[in-house]
Amino acid sequence: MQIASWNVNSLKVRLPQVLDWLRENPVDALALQETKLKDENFPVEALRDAGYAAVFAGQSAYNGVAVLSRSPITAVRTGLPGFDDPQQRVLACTIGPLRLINLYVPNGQSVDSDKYVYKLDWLARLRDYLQAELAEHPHLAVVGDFNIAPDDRDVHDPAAWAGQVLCSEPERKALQVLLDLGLTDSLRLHESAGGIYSWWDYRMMAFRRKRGLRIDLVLVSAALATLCEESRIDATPRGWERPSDHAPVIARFRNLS
DNA sequence: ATGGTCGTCTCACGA
Repeated sequence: MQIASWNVNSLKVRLPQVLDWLRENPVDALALQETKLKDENFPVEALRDAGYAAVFAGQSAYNGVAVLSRSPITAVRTGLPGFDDPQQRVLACTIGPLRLINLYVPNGQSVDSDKYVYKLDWLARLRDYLQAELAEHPHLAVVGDFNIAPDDRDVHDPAAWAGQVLCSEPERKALQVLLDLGLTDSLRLHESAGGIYSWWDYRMMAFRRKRGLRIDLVLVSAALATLCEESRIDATPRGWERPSDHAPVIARFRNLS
């Protein structure tokens, strides 16, 4: 089984690229973030024609998450329990033996912003949710745009980014609290090198200059980690015409149909 | 040089 996650920064704009990418990379499931679509505008038919069922939780202009799957999707839940938030950032579902949680973690804007306070509060609530989901689902993958670079290997210029949003200690500690529940950053199961990025700012030709961050992650439970054969980032679509600022991340599991 | 570029409900804001 192969799964992927991609912050598309508007599915309306990026739908042709998603369809092109799926033709080349026919993953079993694809989690999308920043769809920026109301549910009534979600391109259900185009994706069905491409062989994918879809579940989605969207809103106008901002946020929005979706999961596409070649096999049926069940047990769908949106949002964080006990947190009545209009921002659509969380979508959990079951696909065969896999429990998948798709996240668009708040960006936080800057460490002195009230959005940063919201981000850390949101991550604390997420911890409790993931703890409950892990207790119920041994084969759990938590994927998405975490808006946190786990460590300095994941940052093109750690000195410039030190203490900044996406790299600050409180954010990294909040991510570590999630990992301490029994989750593993799947890319690090197979790769210890730095310089592997999933996001490049649109400005200053950051992609061409290889100035990126790795903030899009596939976290896996212990049982899933033993089955994980591969975890990588496909930077190709970032080089396409009119790209998303994020690249898709992919993980493959054996003995998981 | 405190900018730069995207996408959106576009002359403002979020990323």
